[in-house]
Amino acid sequence: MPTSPSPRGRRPDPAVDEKIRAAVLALLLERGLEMTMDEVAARAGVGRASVFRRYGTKRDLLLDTMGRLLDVHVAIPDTGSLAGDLRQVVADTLAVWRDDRLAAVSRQVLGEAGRDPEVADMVRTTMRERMTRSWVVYDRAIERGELRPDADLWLLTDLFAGLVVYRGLLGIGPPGVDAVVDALLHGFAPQGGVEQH
Amino acid sequence: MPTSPSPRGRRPDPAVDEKIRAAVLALLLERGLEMTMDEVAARAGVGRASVFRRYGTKRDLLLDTMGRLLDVHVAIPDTGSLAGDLRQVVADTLAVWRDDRLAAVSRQVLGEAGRDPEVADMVRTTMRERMTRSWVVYDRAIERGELRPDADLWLLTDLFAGLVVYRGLLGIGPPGVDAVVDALLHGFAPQGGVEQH
DNA sequence: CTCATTCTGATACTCGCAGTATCCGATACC
DNA sequence: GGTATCGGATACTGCGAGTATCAGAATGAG
Repeated sequence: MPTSPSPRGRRPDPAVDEKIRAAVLALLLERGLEMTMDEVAARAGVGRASVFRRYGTKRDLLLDTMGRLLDVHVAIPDTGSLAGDLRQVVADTLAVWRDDRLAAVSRQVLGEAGRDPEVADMVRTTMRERMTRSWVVYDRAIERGELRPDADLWLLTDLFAGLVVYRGLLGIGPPGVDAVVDALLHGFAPQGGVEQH
Repeated sequence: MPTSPSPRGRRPDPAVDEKIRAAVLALLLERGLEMTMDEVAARAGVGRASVFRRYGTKRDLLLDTMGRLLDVHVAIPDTGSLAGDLRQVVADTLAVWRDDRLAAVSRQVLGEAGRDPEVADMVRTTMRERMTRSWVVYDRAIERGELRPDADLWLLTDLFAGLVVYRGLLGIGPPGVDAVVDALLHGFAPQGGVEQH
């Protein structure tokens, strides 16, 4: 592709970019989504106009910041058994909600997702990317015969992601890791029980 | 307790109460939570002050309205088998998200729950009440031997409530009822498979 | 070097809306 | 009849997002 026509006047200062990002992130962790644009500018030690030149809207600013906050890479476990790996994955998912500040921010981000479809898209995409990254775990489990080959992996992942999100959002204490893993693997019917209909 | 001292002047007009409630509900379904107090008053054909006399705050008004909206009683199934009953319960939970307007409102209510702890409390309480009402189903299932007697029922209910909420909130298509029920009852491990560790 | 252009911080302005205050007429208790 | 509250209407206050403007600095074009 052709080099973009070289910009004429003064170039945007990358240091300002960074100062703004840092300020928003700090404010987000301290006080949640409720910040004014003036606070952001002040905290960044930057002119109000410089913020609006980069983000046309407060929504844009927060969308970008929330995106960066959610995009945390997670280690892929390999404990040798599906139960072990799942425990790890579930525990990782739960970890966010143990830290009070992170939990508060997560709640608010999910809250925004409820009112702003673009935020919902962002969250969904980020979550799904993170999830698919750990699907090696399920491939291995199927090879070992610990997981049904035809299992609906989206259903599996969404079941525990949903549980965690639901409880976190409504302020219900997090579930025990082992109980969740056991429920996901074996369900609530009695062991070996075959359902009559 | 003593009768409250009889109020002195003119009494609040119940008709006005009702007109306001109806107006908010209508606006809520039409356009979601984003309504102005002037719109509410205008739609109700009522003075602005009369709205503020009843609800000191927009938040109060919406909290009350959302509460009434969520407080829908649900039939308790009795199909003769746990799988059948569960299908019914899951389908009922899913039903809300099939109607576009209701889905939109639900998303926004959950969104508010993320940012306002009082809304979260209200939603949690309402949901839990509705859930416990259908626990007869599980009692019967345990008697029939279709459910582990020591099953964590909150985990069971929150798993599918969470799934539905999570997918609804992020705009992911709803899961199939049968797949959910099957996963809850038997899990994702191969049938009869015993986990090695 | 000079000029045009776009950045930067600062300040002032518009606009929408929640919440408050005030008026005047109506209604109800004492 | 006196007084307190409700009802509708309207004006005012306060806050914060977004816009406009300005003077000074930086940078590429010619």
